[in-house]
Amino acid sequence: MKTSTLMMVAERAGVSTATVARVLKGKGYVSEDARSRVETALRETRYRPNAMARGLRQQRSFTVGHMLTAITANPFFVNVAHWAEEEALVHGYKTFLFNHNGMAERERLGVEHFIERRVDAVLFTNAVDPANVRLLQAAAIPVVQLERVALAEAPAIVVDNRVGALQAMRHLIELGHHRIAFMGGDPSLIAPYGKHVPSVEQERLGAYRDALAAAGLEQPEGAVRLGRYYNIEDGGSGIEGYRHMKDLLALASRPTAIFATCDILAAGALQAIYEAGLRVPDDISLIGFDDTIGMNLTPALTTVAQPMQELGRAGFRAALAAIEERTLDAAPPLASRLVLRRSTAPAR
Amino acid sequence: MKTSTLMMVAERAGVSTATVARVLKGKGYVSEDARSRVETALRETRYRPNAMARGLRQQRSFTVGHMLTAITANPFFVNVAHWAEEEALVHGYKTFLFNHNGMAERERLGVEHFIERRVDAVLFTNAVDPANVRLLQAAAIPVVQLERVALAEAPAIVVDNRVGALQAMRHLIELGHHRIAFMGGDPSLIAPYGKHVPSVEQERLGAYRDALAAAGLEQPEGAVRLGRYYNIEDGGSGIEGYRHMKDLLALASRPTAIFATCDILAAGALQAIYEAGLRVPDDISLIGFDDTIGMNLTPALTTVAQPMQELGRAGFRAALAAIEERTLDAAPPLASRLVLRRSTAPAR
DNA sequence: TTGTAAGCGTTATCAG
DNA sequence: CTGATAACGCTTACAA
Repeated sequence: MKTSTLMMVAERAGVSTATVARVLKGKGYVSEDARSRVETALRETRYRPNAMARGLRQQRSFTVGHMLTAITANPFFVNVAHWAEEEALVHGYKTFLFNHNGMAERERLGVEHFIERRVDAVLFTNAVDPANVRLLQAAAIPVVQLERVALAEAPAIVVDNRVGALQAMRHLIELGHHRIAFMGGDPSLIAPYGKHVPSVEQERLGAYRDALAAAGLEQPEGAVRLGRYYNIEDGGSGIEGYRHMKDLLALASRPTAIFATCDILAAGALQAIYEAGLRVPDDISLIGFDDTIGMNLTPALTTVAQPMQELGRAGFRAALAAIEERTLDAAPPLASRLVLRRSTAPAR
Repeated sequence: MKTSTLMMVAERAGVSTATVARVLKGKGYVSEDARSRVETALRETRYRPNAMARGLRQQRSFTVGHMLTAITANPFFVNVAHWAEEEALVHGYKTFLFNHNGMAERERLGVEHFIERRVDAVLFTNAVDPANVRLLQAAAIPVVQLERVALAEAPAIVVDNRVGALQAMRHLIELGHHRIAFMGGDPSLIAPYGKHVPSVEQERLGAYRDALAAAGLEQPEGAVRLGRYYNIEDGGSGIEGYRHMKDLLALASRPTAIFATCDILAAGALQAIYEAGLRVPDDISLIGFDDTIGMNLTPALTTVAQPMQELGRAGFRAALAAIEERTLDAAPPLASRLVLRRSTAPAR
């Protein structure tokens, strides 16, 4: 049985479509008699409004597109997407996900899909190419960037990576660690666009250096390892962290603590340490970033949590504001924060 | 600048909408002259077809809904969804995700969303309530169940859990393990619907028992731990596996190998083992299931991989066949297979 | 080779 | 209080 139309409901109830529409929206005058007839007709036909017809008529789809970077490689994106969707649902919207896997052409394809579907706004949890963001703006579709900004001119909800990173470093320092290594994203590699804003990578690395300096500690030679967080193609394997850690372990004077600015990096580091027959946190302390797979690692990882829920929710709300043409005052960055688990201990 | 319409393009090119439509679809006769004028008009106006209008007219949305169980708790779902989407894209479709988190009412809500959006078909990567599947059937929307079947009357693409599980067990037995424990889903708990079909849990547990029997081995007392795989609410924490493992470690004669039928369970087990000061695989061998987070655990987990890519792809293809009213011969179950990594070693 | 026009299922305006 | 009716943007007979 195909889904029925407003017209069919109207006929069955012996009224016009306008009357059915009135009871559906609960506004406008309808006699008790008509109302009840319509209501039973609605039930009997199992009427479900046709979102395409409605969208066409109202010139909005009640859908927002959400462009993601690496849904299979890093759970971070799934989480942000999940919470954005949750918030969207509350407001009667649905989200449409699209994964670009770090490829600009792919992102372009997604953007065109979004335009064709006439989404009411688009969330980018990481745009790769600012040109794609502009494409949307040219089509008069509001855009909100989450976590990272690719196009400085477009609104964004970002995270204060510095607070959490500083907490992490202070924690390590308080535990008495003097030789602390860093592994993370290479600022020059990861943020080719939007150099104007301090990038996520700059914030994290900066916090590491500043905390060290504030404590009068040296940055151990060869202890800052920069690169990518993971390869999207291999499904987020941690191999990068594994390699960094191998090198770190081979250092003349081995670090006693590591600050890895991604849980996936930390996962690889953990494997290298284990292979070397060392124990975390007994021999080496380790802190991650994001709070994604950290809780499932061995030992459970102390990590800097990103506010994924707030990112998603605030992201959608910002999009909604834009859709409704309300101006939203630029929100301050959301805080990151240290989550203590079992991968850190006093230096020996 | 709002997106332009076919009408606007037609006017600009000095032709009718029908002609524009003809060049757009590349079929029907159009003079070279008209064609080139249309093409430039198309470019100049940055025309993008309106999917809602098209859908309304054609009575199909080129969208399929994909109902997921626990996108944030278990990467399995993300992967299946990803590949289904990938296949969909190839055929000009998009997928619409919806996460029910194990709650029937939530799933119901999602189904109604799908109906309103007039998706052309729905994939269930795990339906909770067969009634919701029926709702779609009543609306004449084709349905395909992936991995698990909640409604025996609806088509499904399933996995042969037995092959992989047997491989895993044989591997352990060949390594000389005699006391092998099992932790996994409770058949009575997890498949309240569709008892007619052998459930995933029955297959896995059955393979464990059969392999033991075939090798003339005993099922060690207290060594079969049944329950849930994880709690969706805590984001897939592995705590269940942790608890199982604690108990297993307290057994009078401790198992030398564990077959955990979910990587998340295995993650928790790994933590308990580590805490006890034991090493994997030196002291205890461990095999997981799914091949999701296994590669990121320490040590990298030997696990039975589910064919997530094929599940997603074949799932979409089955849906497409149903949409196009082609009858598809019931496909045989997809195979699971053992992936060797570093968590198994000879018994000592 | 091209144009006209009738829908698809809603919403919204405007008379009655 | 209620009912016609005109869009929304596209596809597709059918005419010309």
